[in-house]
Amino acid sequence: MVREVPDKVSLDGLEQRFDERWSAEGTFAFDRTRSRDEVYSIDTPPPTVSGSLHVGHVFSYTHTDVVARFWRMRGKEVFYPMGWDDNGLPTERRVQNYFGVRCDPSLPYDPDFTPPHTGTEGKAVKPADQVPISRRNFIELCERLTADDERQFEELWRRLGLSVDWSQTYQTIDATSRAASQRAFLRNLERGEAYQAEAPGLWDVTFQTAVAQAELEAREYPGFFHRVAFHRPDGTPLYIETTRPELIPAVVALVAHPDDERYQPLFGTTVTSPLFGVEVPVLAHPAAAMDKGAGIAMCCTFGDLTDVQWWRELRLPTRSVVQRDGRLSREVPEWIAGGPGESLYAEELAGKTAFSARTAVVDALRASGDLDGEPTPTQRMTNFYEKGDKPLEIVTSRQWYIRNGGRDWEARDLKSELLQRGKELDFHPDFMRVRYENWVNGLNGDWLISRQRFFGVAIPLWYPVLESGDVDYDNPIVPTEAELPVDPTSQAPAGYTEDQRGVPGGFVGDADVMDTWATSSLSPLIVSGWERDPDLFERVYPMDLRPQGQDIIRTWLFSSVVRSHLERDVLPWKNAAVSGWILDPDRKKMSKSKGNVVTPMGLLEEHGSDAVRYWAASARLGTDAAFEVGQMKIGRRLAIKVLNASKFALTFGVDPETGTGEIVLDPAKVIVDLDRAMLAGLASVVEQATAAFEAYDHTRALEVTETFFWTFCDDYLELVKDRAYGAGASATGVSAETVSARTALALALDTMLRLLAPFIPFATEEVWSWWRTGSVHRAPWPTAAPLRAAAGDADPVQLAAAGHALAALRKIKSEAKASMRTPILSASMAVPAGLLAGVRSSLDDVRGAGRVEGPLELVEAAEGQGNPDVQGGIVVTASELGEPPVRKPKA
RNA sequence: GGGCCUGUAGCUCAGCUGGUCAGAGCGCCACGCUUACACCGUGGAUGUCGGGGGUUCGAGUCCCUCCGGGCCCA
Repeated sequence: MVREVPDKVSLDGLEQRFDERWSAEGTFAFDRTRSRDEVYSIDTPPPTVSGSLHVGHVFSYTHTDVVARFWRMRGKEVFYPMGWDDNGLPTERRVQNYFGVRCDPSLPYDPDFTPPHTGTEGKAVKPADQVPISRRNFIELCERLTADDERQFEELWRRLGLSVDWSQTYQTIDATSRAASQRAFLRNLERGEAYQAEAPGLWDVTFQTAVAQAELEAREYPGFFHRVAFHRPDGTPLYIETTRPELIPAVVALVAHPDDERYQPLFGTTVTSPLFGVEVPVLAHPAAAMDKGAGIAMCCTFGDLTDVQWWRELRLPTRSVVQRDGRLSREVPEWIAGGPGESLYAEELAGKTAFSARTAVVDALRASGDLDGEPTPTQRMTNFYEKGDKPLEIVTSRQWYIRNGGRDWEARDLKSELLQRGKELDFHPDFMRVRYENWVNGLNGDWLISRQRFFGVAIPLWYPVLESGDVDYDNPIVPTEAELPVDPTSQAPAGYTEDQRGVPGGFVGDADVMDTWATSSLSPLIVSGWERDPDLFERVYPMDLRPQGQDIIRTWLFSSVVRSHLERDVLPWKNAAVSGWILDPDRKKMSKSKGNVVTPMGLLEEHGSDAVRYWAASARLGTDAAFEVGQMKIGRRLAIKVLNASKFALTFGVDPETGTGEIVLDPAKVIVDLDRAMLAGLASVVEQATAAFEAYDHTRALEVTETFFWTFCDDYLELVKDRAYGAGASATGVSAETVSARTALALALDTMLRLLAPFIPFATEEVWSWWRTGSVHRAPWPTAAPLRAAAGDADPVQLAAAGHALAALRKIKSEAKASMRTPILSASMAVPAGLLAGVRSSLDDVRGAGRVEGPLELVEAAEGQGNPDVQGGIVVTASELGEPPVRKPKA
């Protein structure tokens, strides 16, 4: 074993150098000849490309990489692909602005399309100026635009040192993903797990699309309580309170709690609505809140989800007035026509937004005397689409759903099955399972997957157009799996021609796309080569690990479990590792709007990748972490120390003539107690670090390793310095004690580099390259056995004892404000009984490191003498310092 | 309103099943250019473990309660 240690060590440039080498040598390439039990497969989160990566990404992706590197060294062949999530609204918006186009699925594909311009980033192109293009053209532009982002992302990940196999990448909008997504949907359909229904659902009026429960966000929204009189048959008023008086035309009942004595006499009677005079029943339902407002509520079709519940459970009629565009219907509804409110509706409400209609209704109520007092301001939690900024309306529409246990299904008890899957999944940390269970238990409907958007994976269906001209939604035309992916808006189904589109006897394509989660929920299947590469599939699926953020347990994690359970009747992975948030120093979640986001590449350039990784890796899974530059500096210090200490440890025994020398890794050569004690301590570190990693507790692995490493540098290295130098600087002709020290140093270094490799891959690889062959990242994870064999019966306490003794000698110099080089002419130390043997056995090393040139007397410390927390209780009772050596002029 | 997590030195955090658990690093103070490292080394100071109850021979560690932070769901 020959070494080539540079004269000057440095971290600079290691990232690029090793990224290139790892690529060239295929260090992280997946060996697909290995069988499933030899593989560790990871379902990496595909980052959204139409955005930028932030510190939080660096944080959580580092966690995954640390785990990946550990298992790779542990002997597993790691399947570690990377995906790009370029499917969804953010990309759609960017493509619109960048190319000045918009998607119009009714248009045919134009193979020669050239966008009007490119790169209007930053300033939005007015919708009127956007050129309409087909969905297929739109998707092509998306793929073109995101390719550039994907290159930048990959560059960052490479620089961070993610040990991804870069030949295994996918995009959530690429043909493979689209085909997989459509195939999975068709199979759901075939098994009765996907169905369409005409039902009231949450609707975003801005985006004009249905919204799923998982995409909801409740926000405080200002409004006013209006106290409004309904009228009993005898003319007496019955007051209700509402924040949405514009829905009075849509009222179908008044509802109070069954136990509410105030209203019990009225149950079963009817009242008439103000302004419109529509007769509605007064009904009882336990979902009514007795203590809120008047205690009796107006049930409209539909103001909120409670209205939907009442409507369904009390079997109320449907009187919708709010349309998909968020405006009241332009026609006077039949239940209002001919009544007292007809002209009010026709003149003041028809076609108005909910907001304008509200003003008009309130004015009218005030005029009619049905408004009691003035509206009082309130803040209430209102449902929003997470990407929208207007409150959601509830409208009735035909949508596609996938069963997810949120609604009863006669075929099977899906909710229980999915809860059971949650119990089978190993969550790290374990308490994250509760969030999964809470979500599953709280589901109130199946998974709405259709979206009235243009860009995304199309619902792969057509519908016959009957001779009457009506569309027969109940008998969709289904493509074969071989045809996938299809775009029903620009392709005709088999057996039809394009000119039959939309004509009686012909067909129409489903214009909707699927929710992005409908595709990303399949990521474990997509990356594993489901139905595309059966050979790969059987080697990697079900996968070992899903790393992800805690915010998307209800979406990505849950929906992935649903799909895998339905399609394969198995969990998609064995483990889920959930990372926490990055918080800024004010304990707030870091975000762009607060202006406290640091660019990841800037961080890596400033501190070095190992340093940033160290910071990230010091945070436990599931725990929020502070953005701490200080922690990165400590990481950098560790990386540099690894370089320097290694250089030092590898210098001993170098033949001054040739600059080379044999490095010995033969445990049998370790014969000195102190050396063996050090290896005994290291053996225990190996055991602890291994156990911690296996329990997905990488921070503990780092902590024990790092602690040992610093003690190794500060104490052991100092203690054995003189002995390791030996008589000369040659590998031959030295004492067995010198060989023992050199061998122990090499063994320890070899072990510690491996232990640290997952955390600081660049510095460790650099050192490895000085004296070993191959990559440290493909070296086997260390085991304790050989170290234990070398250590024999040595006790780590011997190293501690010698270290404490050295510290006690340093202390007298420090207190005398003398240089550490100052010789000690004589000294006397009181050593606690437990440490005495250890100090005695390493006395020569202690004397050398402490520069004790005269007698060093050891006596057993008396009871109570010394503080065990300070130098282990070792006290120097008497000492005489010499003159420090004359300073050598530095060359 | 319900659920989960969290509150330990100025800062960031360890403290696993209750008994050397009152710790580490940073920062701070003092000293030191020592043939690996000044992006360094050596030594030192620092806390009624959020508050209050309780269980126990004994509690950061278990229970109750209150207060403060974060997140999810109503």
